[in-house]
Amino acid sequence: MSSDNGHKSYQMDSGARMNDSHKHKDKHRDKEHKHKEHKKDKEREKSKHSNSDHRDPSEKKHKDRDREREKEKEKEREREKVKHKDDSLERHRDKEKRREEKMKAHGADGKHKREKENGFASPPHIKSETDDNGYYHSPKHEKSVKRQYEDESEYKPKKVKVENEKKAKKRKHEDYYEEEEEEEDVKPKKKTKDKKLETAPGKKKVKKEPEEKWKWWEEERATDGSKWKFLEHKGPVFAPPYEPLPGHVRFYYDGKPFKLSNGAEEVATFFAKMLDHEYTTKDAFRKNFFKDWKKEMTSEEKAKLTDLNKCDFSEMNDYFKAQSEARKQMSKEEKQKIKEENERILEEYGFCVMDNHRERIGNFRIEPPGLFRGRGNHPKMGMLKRRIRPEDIIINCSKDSERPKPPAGTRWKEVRHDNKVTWLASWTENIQGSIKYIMLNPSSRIKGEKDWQKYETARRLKSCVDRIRNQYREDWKSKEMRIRQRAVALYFIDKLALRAGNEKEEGETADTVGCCSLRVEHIKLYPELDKQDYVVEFDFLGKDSIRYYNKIPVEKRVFKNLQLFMENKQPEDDLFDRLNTSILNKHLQELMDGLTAKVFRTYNASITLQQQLKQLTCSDDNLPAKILSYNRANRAVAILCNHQRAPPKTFEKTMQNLQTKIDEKKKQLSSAKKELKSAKADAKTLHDDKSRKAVETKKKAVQRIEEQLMKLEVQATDREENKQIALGTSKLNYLDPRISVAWCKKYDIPVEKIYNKTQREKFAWAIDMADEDFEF
DNA sequence: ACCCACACTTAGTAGTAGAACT
DNA sequence: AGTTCTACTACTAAGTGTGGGT
Repeated sequence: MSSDNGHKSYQMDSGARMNDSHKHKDKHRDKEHKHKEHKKDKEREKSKHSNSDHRDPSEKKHKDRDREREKEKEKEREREKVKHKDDSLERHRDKEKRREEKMKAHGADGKHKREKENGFASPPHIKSETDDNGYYHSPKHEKSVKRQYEDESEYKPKKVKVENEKKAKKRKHEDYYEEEEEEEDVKPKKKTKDKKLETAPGKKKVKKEPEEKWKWWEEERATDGSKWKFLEHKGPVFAPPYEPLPGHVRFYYDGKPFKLSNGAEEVATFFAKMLDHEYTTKDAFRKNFFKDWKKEMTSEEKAKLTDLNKCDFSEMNDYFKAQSEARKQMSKEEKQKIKEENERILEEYGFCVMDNHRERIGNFRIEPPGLFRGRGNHPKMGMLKRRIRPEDIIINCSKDSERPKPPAGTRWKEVRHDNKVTWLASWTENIQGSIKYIMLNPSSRIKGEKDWQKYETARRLKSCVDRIRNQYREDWKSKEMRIRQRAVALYFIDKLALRAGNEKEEGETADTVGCCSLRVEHIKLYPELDKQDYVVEFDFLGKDSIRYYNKIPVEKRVFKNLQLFMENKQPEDDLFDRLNTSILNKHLQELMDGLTAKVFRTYNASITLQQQLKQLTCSDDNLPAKILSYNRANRAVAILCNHQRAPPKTFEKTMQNLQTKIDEKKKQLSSAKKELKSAKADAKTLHDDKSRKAVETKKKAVQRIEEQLMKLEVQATDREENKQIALGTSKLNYLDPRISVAWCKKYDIPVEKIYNKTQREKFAWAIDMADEDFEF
């Protein structure tokens, strides 16, 4: 069962481990005591044994896809180049930046301008802290910080919103209209407009995106913990009901056709659709599937169908393939029709009205039933994910809104009005028992504010990261084991951008770890390796069962501490047995308001981007070269954060095609050059205008071709370097978009080159507010 | 101190719409 | 005009972190 995520060894280990897993915890406890008592002695001793290899040396044969192997190398190389440099640089610069940053925060960034633009001289009073500066604090604590802002003098009256709320009901969709015209001046006009709109008959729903987007970032944020005041929506879209198979498509049991009841047939089709996937051959998958399938069978079926291996779904599988083929072959008109229908649904269900604005919903369709496929070696793979009915759904909306109607003949599980949360609907999923939500799109105010806030927190970390680093270095020497562990873990989180590593329930999910949950088996210590001292080799499966493999030299103290932590432990014991994420986060909270482990990832990612951009961009480069630099900077971050992807299936081919094009271009270039030469010769002999002109033309042609060639080559490089690195995740979640926007502005690069449409929508706030001087 | 429920962010990928190519 | 290629988007799993209860 493992092949997908590679790592046989891991899986076996974990399997073996599972049985006595709980014991470990107890063991740990015992150990902890010991550790405490002996720690001093140990410190002395520890230096002796460095790597206590309890592990089977073969362990690291990862059968991972080559991706990983290649990746490792690449990663190592890159890391060396990028990361380490960064580290040192970073630290120096941080100090300076810290100062600068403060200043900046106070007004250099354009936010202020904006605010002014909308023309509100605001009443200085109230919450001065409201962020004019566009700076958010988490409601709880950040006030002090943010408060530094000078311009409390202007901000907008928030009441506007409030007052509009009532109208909102009526108006609902009209809100966006107004925005088109008015955009910046928010409030006053609204009223007038509203009126107009109201009188206007009927549907104004024209599908638009408001040309003028609402600039929520110029408005004040609620401070009372409420996420909205008004919320109205149409409820989710349910999965289409099951359509029984046509009579000629049969299921066979033990070689003979077998007519399945409707319920059993539906579940069978889920399996049939996946036949091509390797995981349908895995034991766990088959076992889980069969067990759940039986639950849907009638008693006769249950009695007869006793062996999954005798089940033949191939005819069903063929049928579905044919269907999808047919779908592809549909005529234009048919496709058009479907498209229109989808748009209609989107218009109707894809938006909600939240506080006077029509906002896009992220996922308004309920997840259809099917077979669960977790990532990596998931113990629950193959289980039936059941169909969600209206009776399972909790609706959240405001009291004064028109509540969504459940489909005819059904009812919601509950309708509540909780404005302390952002979701519109939720249900409990049956595989893990977790709650799923329907929430807004990233372009929405509610997501955007949070995102912005996240980066502000990371920027605050920037200003105290030196202090924190000094502190954890000190803590490496602590007398207390728990403090040392905390300090070493934090060092990893900071230096390597590891995730926090919450504990997980064993047997419920794939066996993956983060920093705090690392086990002894996940690291190896080398007092010396490849000429470097104190090297730690990490090898573990992280989120999504993506392998993290890295060898890095660490400081001697860290190394010694690790030896200490590993003493007397089994491979499957926790490395940091006296630490967990809540202890760590509690500590971080004391170091800085709002600081948690994940902030380090955000901070290190963003600061790395900023540095790399500075370092790699040449103002003389042409556009493609600059973009290559950007992508490289982005790549440095993706490598740091270990964002991988499976190499695209067509990768080789694509590269080949590109190469062909390059070769052609080269030929073209040389012949163009030849022509130029002869044209020059002609011009020399002839001395006439015509030949001179010809020379000019040829010259231009050569230039053009050179440029094209260059562009192709850059593209090829970029692609090659990106083979198994995913840039999207960091771009979307870790890199302060203002850094990118500032870079674009500085080098006069259209943002479209960096962000596609969706991304521009998500980062509208940053695009609007960052100027070229923005400094993270 | 721990546990659990909950809310929300972060993650990779399958499938497809539409661009690019022939 | 059909085919191929690619960039997106939709989807949903898998994390993080908080807070309340015991």
